Parts: sequence; structure tokens; C-alpha cells
Amino acid sequence: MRHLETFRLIEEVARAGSIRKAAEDINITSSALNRRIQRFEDEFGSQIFERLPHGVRLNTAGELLVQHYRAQRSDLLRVQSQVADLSGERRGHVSIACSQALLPYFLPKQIARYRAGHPGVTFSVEVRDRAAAEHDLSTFSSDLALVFEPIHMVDFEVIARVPQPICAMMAPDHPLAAEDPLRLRDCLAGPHVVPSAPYGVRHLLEMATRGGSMPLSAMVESSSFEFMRHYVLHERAIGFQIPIGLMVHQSEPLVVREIYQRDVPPGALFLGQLRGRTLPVASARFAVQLTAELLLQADARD
Amino acid sequence: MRHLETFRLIEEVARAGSIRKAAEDINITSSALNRRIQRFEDEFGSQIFERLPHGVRLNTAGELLVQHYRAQRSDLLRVQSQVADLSGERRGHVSIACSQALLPYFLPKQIARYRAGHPGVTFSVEVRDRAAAEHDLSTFSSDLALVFEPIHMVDFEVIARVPQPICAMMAPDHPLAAEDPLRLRDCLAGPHVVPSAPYGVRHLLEMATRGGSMPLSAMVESSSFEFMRHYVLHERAIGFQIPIGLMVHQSEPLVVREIYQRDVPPGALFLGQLRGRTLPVASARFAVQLTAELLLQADARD
DNA sequence: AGAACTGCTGCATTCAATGCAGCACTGTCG
DNA sequence: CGACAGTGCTGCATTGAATGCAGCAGTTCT
Repeated sequence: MRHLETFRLIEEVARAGSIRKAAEDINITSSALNRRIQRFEDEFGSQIFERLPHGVRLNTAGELLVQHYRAQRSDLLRVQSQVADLSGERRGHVSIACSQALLPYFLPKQIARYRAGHPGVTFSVEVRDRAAAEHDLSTFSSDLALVFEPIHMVDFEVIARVPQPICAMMAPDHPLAAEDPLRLRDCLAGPHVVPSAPYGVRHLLEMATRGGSMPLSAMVESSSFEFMRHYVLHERAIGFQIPIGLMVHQSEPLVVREIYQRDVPPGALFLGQLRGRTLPVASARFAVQLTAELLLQADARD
Repeated sequence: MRHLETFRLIEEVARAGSIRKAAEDINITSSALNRRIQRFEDEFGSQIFERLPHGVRLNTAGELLVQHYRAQRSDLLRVQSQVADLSGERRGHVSIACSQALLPYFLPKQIARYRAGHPGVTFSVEVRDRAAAEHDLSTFSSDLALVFEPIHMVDFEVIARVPQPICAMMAPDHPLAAEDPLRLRDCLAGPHVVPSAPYGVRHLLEMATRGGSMPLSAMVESSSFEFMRHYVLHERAIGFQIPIGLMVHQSEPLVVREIYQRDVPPGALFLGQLRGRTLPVASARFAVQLTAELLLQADARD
């Protein structure tokens, strides 16, 4: 336990970029902090910081060490959670990095449902684009990632995967509101708004229009799906989103229509964890619940 | 680093079965040790020892914790070894648990060859039966296991696998020395010596004779293959061993003959590590060398 | 009943970790 | 060029957490 303290100091120094600055943040003297780091480097057998004229920076050994300690800390949490679990306590914490689409409906409902059964479990939910979500997994700052169309997948171990067709959203009086099938070219012919670059929906739209006669020509581009959802009600425009981020029976007068799948191939929503990691009980159980629910939704759409 | 000290104490107490006894072994007072353990349990949030009238014993939480710390310590060694490696040092330690057959020829040669290239690397070799070898992996007391016909394979991740036919060994003037093919029933008709129960060779012989007309009826049973190898030269008996434990051109006048494979199916020699573990560089490199050599030997026999 | 264990705890001591002040050095800016 | 604001590092005195000592309460075995 105590040792993780030393590691916290190391992490703090790495973050601050200077021993003195880190010492201020932690409220100890710089000399004490300096000595602890020197002592650690002695015991460890190698420098972990390179000394620059304007501070310090982790060297390769340091990076390796930080990675080790993060894994170790998370594993200790897992053990504690397992111990709590075997005394029937069902305590713990679940941290999730997810795409925007999960924020309004899906995750709140799922978390509330889980907490109804296990009130001792706490949650943290962070919005991340698909690159950042994977990064969060590998730094152990999130247990689970729930993202649309992840990119690298190297550290990402897939727990569940459900297809998500791209949908168009629009005002009820939009000319295309009743069109069937709804073609992509018709959507793009009129005014439309698209998500900004790092998002999966944008990526799929790019792929679909590449080489085609009808390019993307968005009048508004945004990183917020919530903004776009509201925007299409004001200017008669088309927006794009995946079904899990939209409710069928919602209060707003929004029409949601699946785009003809030949025009835009459906992407997939991935639930994943860091490859090879053993999750704490609470996270593992919640992942099981999510998996079941996702498969249920996928079946319902067929 | 320092924290692993506390863990060493915990391990010591678990081994000794009593705080006072452990304190004597470590040369500190029992009160100090007692307090450290209590403090740890406070920080950890749960008891890890159950207090019995005659001492203490790890409870379930404790077992979980010990497992965690062993993994953590070994991972720290891996990091240190990687750090040493990136400064070009090629230091480290490789610990191997292996079957007896590897002791006389194979491992000495392989280790010497490896150390010729990397003099900074040290080795430890422990003889283990196939159950114990796997246990050594899961307690992190060995990096690699090289065993004939392992049993459980749950924590055992196979790195390489080579078939090893059962061979009969005998004096040059034994009546069966020139028999071709050499049938198992002929071997068992005369006096023979067999390995004791936990060994793979014995297991395969049992399987081969089960239900057959010619049962095992060993006059001598031993846990030492070296003993058996020498014994067959004194009384005109047949012994059994796998090829890797025997040299073709050896000084002793011993005849080694492969038994007709329809009579006794060949077993396999497995090189393995703990499932999911990342080995220190030295161990990983040595495993690569072993794998190459084993495959070479397998090809040579075809 | 007494001896020999066990884990646990109050009190004094000790030693490792800390805070303070100051040194040597580097880069910046007037 | 020189004052200045940074940096990491170190000698010395102080402090506080960890230790040792002695003793308690409880159990088991002789």
C-alpha cells in the first residue's frame, strides 16, 4: 500500500515536469520529494527521469516503470474488490470510457439498473473519442470502453460487438421523413450536418461518399451529437447518428430513419477492455450485463 | 520496492504459521511484526490471516493477496530486466522447473550455450515431477517448465511441444538388444524396472498395459532415472526412458531402442510458462533458443 | 495446576524521513 | 553583459513513524 504512495509521487512529478512544481502540488518540500526519487532510483538500479535544464522527464525506463505500476495498482484494486465480494459486500467502482451516443439513454439506464441491484458500486463515465477511449484502457484509467468503430484494437480486447446502422435524423416535416428506402444521396442533396473528424459516424460517411458523385458538404460540423440533434429541428437539415443514441419514443418531435444499408455500411459498437487484464468483479459483472443488453438490442432490430 | 518488504514478511508469516516464529527467523521482535501485519490489514481493509489458537493461517483474502504480490514481484523483475536490456546489459535470471530427463544432457548443454552468448545471465534449475512443475509456474517460483506429459495444463501455456517416444534401455548383451521391431510384451516378459507413479513415462506404460494380457510387474521401482539407467547394466533388465534423457554416443555401454509405437504411444515434452504472464527478457530469449533446439531434434528423428 | 505456546498492547527509544536554508547551474530578458 | 527566475541537489537539525521491551490474556498440552 505504502509503496503506491511513492509511485503517486513519481506520477505527479512526471505530470508536473519538475520536482519543485510537483512538490508544491503535493504540499511537501522539494528536497523531500527529490530524495524520495533519488532513493527510489538507487533501489531500482536505474534512473527513471532524465534531468533537463528546465525540469525532469521520464526516460524509457521510467515509462516502463509507470506502465508496470499502473497495472499493479489496478490489479490491487481488483484483489480488493474480489475480497469485498467474497464477504458478500458487492462494493467497488466501475470506470467507463464511451462514445457520446451512449450518454443520453443507454448508459444511464444500464447503470441505474445495475446500481439497483448493487448499491455499493460506484461509477465514473468519461466521454472519449474512439482513439482516446483505447488510450484510457491502456493507462488503466478506464476499466471498460464502449465505443463506436474503434481504431487500433491492439490493446483492445473485444467483449461484445453489435452492429449499428447509420441513421438520419430530421424534423417531422422534412421532405425525406417518409421516403422509403432512404438513400444517402438524397440526404446529402439537401442541407446536412456531420460530426467532426475523430468520430466513427463521420468516418463511415467519408468511406461511403469516397469516389461517389455526391460528396459531403456539411453546412455545420460539430463534435456534439446533442447539438446536432437539436439543430436539425431548427434549420430543416439532416443529421446522422446511430440508433443506440436515439430513442424511438422520445418526447422531442424527431424523426429517425435508417439509411439504406447499401449506401452506408453499418458500423459496430464495441464493448472492450484492456487486453489480457483481469477486471475487478464489479466491472466484470457490469460488462456481463452490458453484453446481454447489447445482444438483446441487436436481436430486436432484426 | 520498500513495499515488497512488507510482503516478504507476510509470506514469511504464512510459511512459519506463526508471527512469533516468523519474527525470530527475520530477526525482529514479534511485536514489530505483529504491528506491521495489523497496519497492513487496516490499510488493505480486510484481515488476511485467520487467528488460530496455535498461530495464524492465510485466509481466502490472504491467498488472493499473496497471489497478487507474487505476480507483481515477478513483473517488477521483468521490468528491471527490460531496463537492463535496453542499456545493452543482458543481465537477468532464468529459473526452470524440469523433468529428470532434461538434467543429464539437454539442459546443461543448452544453458552453457546460452551463457556463452550472455555471461551476465544466471540460471536456476529445479527437478520437479509434472504436477509440481506446474505448481512452480503458478507461484512464480519458476519462469519456465520443461516437462514430459504435464497433467492439468490450466495455468500452463504451451510454448513448444515435441513428441518423445518411449525407449527401452538395456545392456548390450541383452537378448532384445537387436530385436526389430522391439515389442512391449517382450520387454515386459523379462525383468524390468519402472519409474514410480508421478512420472509421465510410468503413466504411458500403465496406459499401454491396461487391459492387455501382459501387465507391468516391475522388480524394481524408482524415482530416479539415473539409478535405473545404471541398474539395467547390473541385472540384465529393461528400463524405460525418453530419448532426450539419453545420448546416442555416450561413454557407457548402454543400448537404447525405441519401442514399437503401436504398443506404446509416444508422449510429448512440453516447454511452457504461466498462462498470460510476460516473461523477463532473459527467460523469453532462452525459451526461444530452447524452442528452436527442440524442433531441431524433433525433425532429426523423423 | 503449571508450563509453553499463541496474539496483542502501553511506553520509551531510535532512526529514517522531512523541512529549512543555501549551493551550483542553465536559460531568459532587458 | 548581468540580474533574475527557474532548475536539481545537499548539509544539518528536527520530527514522527517504526521498533524493542516487558507484560497481559487466552489456549493447549503435560
